[in-house]
Amino acid sequence: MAKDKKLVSEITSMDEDFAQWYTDICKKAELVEYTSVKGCMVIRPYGYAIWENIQKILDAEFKATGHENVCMPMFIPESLLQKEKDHVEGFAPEVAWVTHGGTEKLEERLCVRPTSETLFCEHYANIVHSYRDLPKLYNQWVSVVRWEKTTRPFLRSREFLWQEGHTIHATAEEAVEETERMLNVYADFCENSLCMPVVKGKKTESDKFAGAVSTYAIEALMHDGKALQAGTSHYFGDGFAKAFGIEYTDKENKRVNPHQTSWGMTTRLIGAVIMTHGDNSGLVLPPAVAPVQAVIVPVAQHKEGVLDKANELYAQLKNAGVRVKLDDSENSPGWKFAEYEMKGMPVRIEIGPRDIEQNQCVVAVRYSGEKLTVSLDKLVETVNDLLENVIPKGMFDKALQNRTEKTYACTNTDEIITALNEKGDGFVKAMWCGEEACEDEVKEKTGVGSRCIPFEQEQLSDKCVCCGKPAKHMVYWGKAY
RNA sequence: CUGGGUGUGGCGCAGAUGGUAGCGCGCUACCUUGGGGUGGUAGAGGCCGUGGGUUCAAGUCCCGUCACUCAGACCA
Repeated sequence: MAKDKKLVSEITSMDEDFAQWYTDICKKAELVEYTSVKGCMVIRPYGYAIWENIQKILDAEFKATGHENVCMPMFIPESLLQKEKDHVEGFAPEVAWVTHGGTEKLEERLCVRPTSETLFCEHYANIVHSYRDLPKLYNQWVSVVRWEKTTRPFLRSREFLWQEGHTIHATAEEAVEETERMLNVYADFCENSLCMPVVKGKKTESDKFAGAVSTYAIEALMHDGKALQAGTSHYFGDGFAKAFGIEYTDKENKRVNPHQTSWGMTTRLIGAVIMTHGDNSGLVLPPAVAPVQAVIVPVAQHKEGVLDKANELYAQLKNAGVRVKLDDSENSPGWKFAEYEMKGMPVRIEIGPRDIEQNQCVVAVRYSGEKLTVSLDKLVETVNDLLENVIPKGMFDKALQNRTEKTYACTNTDEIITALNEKGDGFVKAMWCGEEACEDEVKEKTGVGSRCIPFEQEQLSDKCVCCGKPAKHMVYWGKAY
């Protein structure tokens, strides 16, 4: 990255200070603004438009897999939250409480939902009575609140937007299948729409969701070598059903507990996009979620015919379904170039008198910095090909290459320490015996924690990286956001 | 939560030893501008995060508090 020409002076270079670079992008690309409440941010129109695109794609996928949207209340009575022991223990330290209504103290305090399992369970207990009522495949798009200590825009805020799917099934097999199906929906979305490679796997016992039988996750590697959990999918078995008294009558007229799942993705994905694709000129957005996919910058726009031609191109691209913007403001072309690079727009089209004479224009590709000269007759075709094929593939490959370069296979803890010291933070692949004590010891000695047990296993050795006893799994380890 | 740093026009900063605020960018108007933040002229805009204290006098000193930030611990 160091060789990248830095065209915008307003942001800190990512090599110099990655954390500051990240914050600069959030502010300068007009994605967020702080408020006077710690950890609560304004998601500005440009940032929110990215989220809306994420929602649009994911929601369509949820519907296509048979899910319905619902909306639960924001408040959970304390007694309801406490019904499942592990769940309340996991979340209690970070919930916000409502204690008063107006000036009256409440009989029972209410927590602001940190997640809605308990609300869904209460509801399912009311509406599920027969095997004919199953399954229920519900999802909701809401915000939740977790009183985090350390906050960062998108990555960890006290209130954040997300979707949470909650499903309930007659059999364990069906529920397990659902858990896997949704993990795959997430992984496909990340790889195809966000151009971000992910590792699919299972969380270790110590790292799973509070109250779950098993938790699955997709893990991505950011540019600075830190891991980011991009989505999770949980299998609950019938534990919640038992705690909340959800029962139905099966075909044999027996009363049984159903099996449940939940799965979620959050505005953290925007942070993932920033840290996966961004560079020293600013944000780089995948075409699928970019609010503006192509921006037209007229050059010498006061000259005869330039704006007419620019408008013509605008109309052509718009008709072809491209999210296109024409900037005919008084700012200089150079100012516009820098501005739209900062905002990560995938394609920029420059059109000036010289181009018009030759029936061509210049097309600049954000992620690679390439500039192409394109005939005006082929502009729509070229832009579509860039947005749909060339750019997504190029961005994915670039991110994958970065991840590959920062993934180290190790067979003992000294190797881990050496690899991290010499090559910087990254994913460590290493064998594990399955004991929590070793998991803790690896973290203590090397600084990397277990991220997941990937579905795609490799036999790096037959011994645990820590204790040397027979290994059960290969695990991805890393420092996490 | 622990430890460090920071809060002064919209943004970025300067304001030894206390004396009542200054610069660059941006903004407004006009002019200029052909391909990487074009150049010029004139103008508007801040009581210094917030609450208290010391003092004749506080952006400057003291205490509290809130927010931002970095490192750690924690985090479905």
